[in-house]
Formats: sequence, structure tokens, C-alpha cells
Amino acid sequence: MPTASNPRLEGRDLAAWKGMLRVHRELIGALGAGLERDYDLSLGEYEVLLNLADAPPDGLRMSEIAAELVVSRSGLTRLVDRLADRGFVTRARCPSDARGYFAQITAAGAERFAAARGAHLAEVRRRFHSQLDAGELDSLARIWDRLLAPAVAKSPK
Amino acid sequence: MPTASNPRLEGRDLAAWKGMLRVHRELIGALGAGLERDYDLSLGEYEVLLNLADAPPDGLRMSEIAAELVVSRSGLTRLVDRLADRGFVTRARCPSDARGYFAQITAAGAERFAAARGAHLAEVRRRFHSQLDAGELDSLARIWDRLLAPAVAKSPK
DNA sequence: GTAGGTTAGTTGCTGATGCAACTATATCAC
DNA sequence: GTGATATAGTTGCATCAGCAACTAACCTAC
Repeated sequence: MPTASNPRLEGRDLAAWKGMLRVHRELIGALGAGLERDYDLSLGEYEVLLNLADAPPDGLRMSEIAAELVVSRSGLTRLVDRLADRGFVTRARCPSDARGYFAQITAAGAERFAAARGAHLAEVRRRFHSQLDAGELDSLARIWDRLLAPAVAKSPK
Repeated sequence: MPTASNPRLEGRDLAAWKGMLRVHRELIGALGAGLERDYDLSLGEYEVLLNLADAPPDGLRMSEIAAELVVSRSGLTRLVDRLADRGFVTRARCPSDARGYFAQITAAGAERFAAARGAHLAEVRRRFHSQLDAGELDSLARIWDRLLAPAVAKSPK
């Protein structure tokens, strides 16, 4: 029972929190390493390609992708730079807003992504989904939903 | 229903997985920013101090801390370097193994950590625990436990 | 139509992280 | 004991990410 003088996390509170940090790091580490090793893609690059592969043919605005990946705009600029240098995406000016760009996946990008997707998702399923039952997956979905809902309820400044 | 030709994640599988990635990034981002802003500690530095504050007086071996934080040994070396430069930890040779060091928290480190802990945990509770009920926290604890158990069952080489 | 403020995206810079290589020590086989 | 191998920790290097500052374009008020 936490108090002002003993704010420590304990028992299930501790396990629920610390477990997420640990599981996330281990899974991300392992999945990223596999993707890098077998397909020469970082997890960030994979996620950009994933979003673009499912996007309308015009592609997606830079900011949309940044928001989806939860990375800074500058981070996304360089992520897309790297993908563009390798010929996996291209940028197209946005006709309705001259400040903006669409990022679009290229044939080469789609091909690389298609190659990586199967193995990556198999690994995600092996390490994550296959360890859990349907009820647990439902719980998780509900929990994430709950935690994301108040995402805008920022800390009091 | 995923198949070899359609490996896509859908429905609750997608929500359970993607939600973790998103929640983790948002929480870590917000919590790290708060800690940095108010106490000039990165999350990694906070976690090192947390582990040392709860450790026996001799401190902890570098490798133990690295394993606990799930960071590389080189990453931990520099994390401890930074904390040592600021006077928050010291290194002591390990008497029983001349290759090793103990990292120990100093009075200044303990003081800084004590100052940060309350606010940080309040924020963790506000953003995480307080959004969930007891059953959900139990579910999470069980889920992380399940996912960490086979941590050593590495991908087939 | 123009001034003020806002938004999209990029760039300079700095800090953090991991891998691979290295040093020093420990351990095991014999 | 001695040589081969493994482990603890650090360092060089390259990569990656964010913040703050910048440019260009948009938008609103008047």
C-alpha cells in the first residue's frame, strides 16, 4: 500500500509495470535484430514500409507517418531519407499543400517489405501471440485501448 | 485467419501487439521527459539508481545491472560513467574477481533518487495503474510472466 | 493584400546505444 | 602448472534519435 513516504511499486503493480518494460525491450531487441540480419531493415524502416504498403497509392504525409510511428518529425525525415536513398520510397509534393510531401513506397520497397513481412510476423507470433490465449489477447487489447484513450490528458503543466 | 500468403495481423491480435508498442513509446516518452525536466535524470539513469538503492551496500556488479536493465554492457559502462561523473555512483573493485566492479550509489545519488522517485512513481500510477483495475493488473502480470518465461527459448539459428 | 501567427518539413547539433575489438583476469583440460 | 577458452568490463566507431532553429507555405483578420 503505497504512501507518500513509501511510493514503491510492489506485488502485482510492480509486475504489471516492470514486465511491460522488460518484455518490450526483449521483444524489440530480438525482432529488430532478426529483421536487420535477414532483411537489412531496422524496425523503424519496417514500420514505415508497413504503413506505406497499406496506404492509398498517393502514399502518406510525412506527419501522418510520424504520428503513427510515434517518432519525432525530424526522426521521420531521416528514416525516410534512408529508405529513399535505398530506393524503397520516394517523396512526392503534396498538390493541395505545397509545404507537404507524400512518401510513397516503390516497387523495390514493396518487394523488400513483402519478403520481410512473413518472417517478421511469424517471429512476432512465435514470441508473443503463441504464448497467450484468446482471453489474454483480449485483455491486452482492452488494456491498451484504455491506456491510449486518455493519451491527450497530459500532465498538469 | 492468417496464412502463409496472408500473414497480416488482424483484430485482437493486431490490437494486442500494436497497442503494446504504442503505449510503451508514449509512456516512456512522457515519463522520460518528466524525469529529465524535473530531476535531470534519464530513465536509464533512474533505473540504475533504483537498482542500486535497493541493493546491498556493496552495490551490484556491472553485468548484473546490465542484465536487469536489458542494455548492452557497453551501454551500461557509459551510463555508469555519466552517473559517476556527476557523483551519483562510484565503482569499487570486486575483491573476489579482479575483472569485475561493483557500482555503488553515493549519498548524493541516493538523495537525487529519493527526490525523483516519488514524482516519477506518481506519474507512472497516474498514467498506467490508475487507468486499470485489479483484474487487469493481474492479467498483465500473468501475461508478462508467460512471455518472459521462455525468454531463453531463442529463435532457431 | 498584408501582417501575424501557425504548420510541414528539414537541418545542425548533441547525446545515447550497440557491435566489434581489445585488455585483463578467471577457469577448465590435461 | 600450462595452454586454450571464456568472461568482465571498457573503448572506438558508426548509427540513430530528439530538440531547437530554420525555411517555406498556409490561414486568418482586418
